[in-house]
Amino acid sequence: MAAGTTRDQITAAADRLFYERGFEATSFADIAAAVNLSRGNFYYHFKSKDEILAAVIARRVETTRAALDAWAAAAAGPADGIRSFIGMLVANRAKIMRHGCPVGTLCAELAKLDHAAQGDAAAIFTLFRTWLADRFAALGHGADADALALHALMRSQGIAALATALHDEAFIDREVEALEAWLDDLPQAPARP
Amino acid sequence: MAAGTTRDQITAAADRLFYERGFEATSFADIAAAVNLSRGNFYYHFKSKDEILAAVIARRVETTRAALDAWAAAAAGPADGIRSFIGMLVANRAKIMRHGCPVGTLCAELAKLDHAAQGDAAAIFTLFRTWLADRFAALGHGADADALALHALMRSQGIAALATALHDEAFIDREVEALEAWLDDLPQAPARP
DNA sequence: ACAGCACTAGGTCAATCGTCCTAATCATCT
DNA sequence: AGATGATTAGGACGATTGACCTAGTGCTGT
Repeated sequence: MAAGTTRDQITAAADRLFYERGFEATSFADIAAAVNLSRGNFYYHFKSKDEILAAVIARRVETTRAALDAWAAAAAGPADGIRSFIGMLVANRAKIMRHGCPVGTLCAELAKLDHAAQGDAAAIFTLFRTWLADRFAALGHGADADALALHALMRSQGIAALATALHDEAFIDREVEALEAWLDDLPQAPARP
Repeated sequence: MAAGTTRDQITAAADRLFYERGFEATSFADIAAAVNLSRGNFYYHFKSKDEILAAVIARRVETTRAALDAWAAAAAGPADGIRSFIGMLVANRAKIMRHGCPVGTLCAELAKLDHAAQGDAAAIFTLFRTWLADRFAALGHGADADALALHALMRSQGIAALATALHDEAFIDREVEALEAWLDDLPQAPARP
């Protein structure tokens, strides 16, 4: 129906279903139904389910990189970029309350399955981590930049996890506000020349 | 092998396996092997897998309540009790790095499965929430007690989630320290008489 | 018109899933 | 010893899983 090759359509559908239902709970039949394909010939495009997972992770890496680039381009400054990251929680709150954070829940599932791709999934976190750390460094927190990045990442994960369990929209708003306040109230460091 | 009725042994084994591998990924055969029972006669003790899940959740509610009572009894004051909660992250960090938080990951999985028991699982969070809120209230934060409780809960979830993905023990230590500092540096409110 | 290739439908395969049943075993009490 | 009820072993069930295969369809350039 949409544009893109069949392989891309399969990857996109699998991406959505892995997020909404989980990796193991999504079967070939589910993906096939989503793209109106017979389940049998998936092996022409992917020779195993793990290969579909790898394609989905690669797709998410790409999507994440694109989002980070767009935020960086649109941001008035480093702090504004970080605020775009935080804003993700508000923009996607409906989905987050139902299915959690796509990255966090996938990493958690793959960790339980002891899956070989768990490191690849965690690499998406690294994308956010270094991107955030760059911005904290630009704000003058060179020594703490990585720790601050992980702190922001950790709070976004906590907000998503608890929002999924509690189904509480006001909780998200309150904690997002607190996270923005934390960013604004960071002990000032000497700005870069 | 251990004490307790067969039903309790099954529940305990399922509890451990649901935590380590996940609910859906754990089969009757897995549980049967763990308690040295034939898989067939589970239906004498539980008439469905959902019933085992309900028993596991009830067991975790019980365990949680007992832990909270113990912490309350051992604590020198409200703040000391909250510190026991935070200490859980350090005490269980090895397991957390491999399987995440038992409550958070179960809630996330049940949310994706759209399982009827997701509310029951989330009730364990409520146990922590009200217990923490009581202590924040005793510290004089009557109006914000619930919000503070959720904030502490959210950070514990974020730490667990990211620790699972990153497998970084130093990260846990650093964030636990930051969480304790947050607790100590809370704006002082007038103490209760 | 024809050959060649990209792609698909539909079915088979063994394995495993949760569920269910029955015959045997165990412990306890009369 | 014999009867009774609780507990278990072991298998069978239909459905579904990921994996695999082959016979095709439809488009391409010649």
